[in-house]
Amino acid sequence: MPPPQIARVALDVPLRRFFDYRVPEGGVLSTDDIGCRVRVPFGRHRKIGIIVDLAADSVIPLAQLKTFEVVLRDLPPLPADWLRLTEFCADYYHAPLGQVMLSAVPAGLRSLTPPLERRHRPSAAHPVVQPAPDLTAEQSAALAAIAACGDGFHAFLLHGVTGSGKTEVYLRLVDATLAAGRQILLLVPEINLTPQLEARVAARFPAAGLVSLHSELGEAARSRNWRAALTGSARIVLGTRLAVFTPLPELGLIIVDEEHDASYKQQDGVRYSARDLAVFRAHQRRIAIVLGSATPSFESWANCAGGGRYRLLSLHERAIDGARLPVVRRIDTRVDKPHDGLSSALLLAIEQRLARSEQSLLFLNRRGYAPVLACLACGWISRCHRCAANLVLHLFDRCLRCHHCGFQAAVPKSCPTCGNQDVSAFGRGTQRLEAVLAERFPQARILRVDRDSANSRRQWEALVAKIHGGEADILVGTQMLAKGHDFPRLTLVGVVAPDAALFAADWRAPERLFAQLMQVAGRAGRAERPGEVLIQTQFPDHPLYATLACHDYPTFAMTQLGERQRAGFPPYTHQAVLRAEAPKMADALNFLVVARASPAVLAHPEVTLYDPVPMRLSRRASLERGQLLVESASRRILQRFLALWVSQLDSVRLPARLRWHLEVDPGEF
DNA sequence: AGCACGCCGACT
DNA sequence: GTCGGCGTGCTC
Repeated sequence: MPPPQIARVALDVPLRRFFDYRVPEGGVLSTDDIGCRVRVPFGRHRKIGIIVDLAADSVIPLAQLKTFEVVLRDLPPLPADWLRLTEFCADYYHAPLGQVMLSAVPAGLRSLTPPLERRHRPSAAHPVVQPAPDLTAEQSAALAAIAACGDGFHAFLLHGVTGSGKTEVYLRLVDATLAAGRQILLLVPEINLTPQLEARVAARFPAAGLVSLHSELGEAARSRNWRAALTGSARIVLGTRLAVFTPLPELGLIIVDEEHDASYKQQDGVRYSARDLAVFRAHQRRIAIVLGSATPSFESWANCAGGGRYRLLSLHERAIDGARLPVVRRIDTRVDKPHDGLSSALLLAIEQRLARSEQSLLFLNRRGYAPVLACLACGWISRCHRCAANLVLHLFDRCLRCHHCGFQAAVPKSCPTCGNQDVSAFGRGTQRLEAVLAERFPQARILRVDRDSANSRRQWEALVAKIHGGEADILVGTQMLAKGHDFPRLTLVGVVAPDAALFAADWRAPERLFAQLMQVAGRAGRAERPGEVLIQTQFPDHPLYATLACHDYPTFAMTQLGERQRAGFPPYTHQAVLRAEAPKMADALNFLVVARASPAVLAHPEVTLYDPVPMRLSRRASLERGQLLVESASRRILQRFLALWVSQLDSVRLPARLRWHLEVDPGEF
């Protein structure tokens, strides 16, 4: 007599356990069903889960087990390596496995009422295969180095400045992988550039059934593309961080473009790093992974150091014929004092561009008109009631807006506390810079590009079309404009006010500033028109600007990594952060104090726990937030500690409306 | 996380 | 007298 069969099911609930179900009358389960979705009764509702195992018995008395309704076999079962990937993710980030698994599946495939998937109709029109351009010597060398490594797990860090042709290296690798009959996963940051790259890859490999996976895709399309990857009909998957979980039975290559980009890190729910999971995945599948960037993360850079896990490949020169790196000049604003934020040198440079019908880009990473409105008579400033932050003045729609919780209010005509008429705007954002430029250059066509002016994909594309069509002379933008778009007439980049990041409390700020400036500098100049970058700074001799001026990322990275090593910062130590939020700060901090006194802490003297402190943005959307930093020189020991700690925290009684979560490798980008 | 049950304040 | 607040406990 065969043993009674029980299906062990992962469900989307924040509980660190599976749920056992009996096989319905007359039903049969086989190991082939592991990885299948299953519909089960749960509480007073029904849910879609994933069968992770079969069992002969359960810790729950058999009579108490419910019976599952139906195994969904419309999809091939999720492969074993996919289950292992989600398991690794759950272990490493200490998240409930059921939540990881179900959140890795498109909503349409875990819905009780799935959306109608229409068949994908490839358009009969772009069958003209785009020919491959010739390779530069550096590109060939990089490809040869990768090819020489042969099969198996190999991680490469492809360091190449903007325009050095990283993409062409990717495409050649894709080509070789397709020829070997394997699938490719190509990850890109969450930016408006995905369609461009998608078009380029599709034009090059029209027969590869390229599919994309990103959050802007509708549910039905997402399910359809995911299904195509799982069944193998799609040979190339191009997507943002969520695509790292795409099941790819014949995966042969992973590429992570702009690997330093912060958008690879999931910021809520399960806080994973898609880049790090991609490396795990390549290791698991014993395949090659290529991480590409002009300004690699320090974690990756350090991984290339002697005997490290990654191999460094460099592209130093721009691949486009004759193109040179832009000239970077620092404007000492102690000498050339800016008026309304603009130094005379920058104004002159803009004038020259206007005279030559070339475009200028002014980079200011602060949207709005001014960061705060204040009353000079009584000292009132525009603060958000719900957050520990100021309300930003937006003049074009005359409102005060909180950039953290979305609160907005009309601009008061007079001071709300003393009635004084003289309330004034302090500081400068993109809107104000736009207004100043309009006054200074009345003949120029000025275009502002930030999250307010390019909120939707449609708005963004309209702005890009205007810029390409030469309908703009001066662009004012936040980092939105910094990323990867080629504007052939753009020859000047002005960096308006970057200094704050040099001395920010966040010790990772310099790294981000360097990457941002490198990226925005890459917008300037093309083959026949050399570019120029002007940086307005009070600290022209600061090493960050000095290394940037010679496009010398390696020196910058070496210096910064040296400092971090001496200070005992990541990547030379490993961190996790426990965060708690509650209506009252005392509750949030008290939970962290209790957590700090947990037995797991005593059992792990090699792990350092700092004091619970309010977060830098201590209140957001009416919730007070505190955090507790945990650190260890050993990743293994840290992980062992976290596993025990989290299991103990799970049984802590929580006061009303207190939420906590753990973040492993916090903000490591 | 949902969603029940369960015990104390302001309303028809 | 009830509607409803959220405290507590459970989900195979």
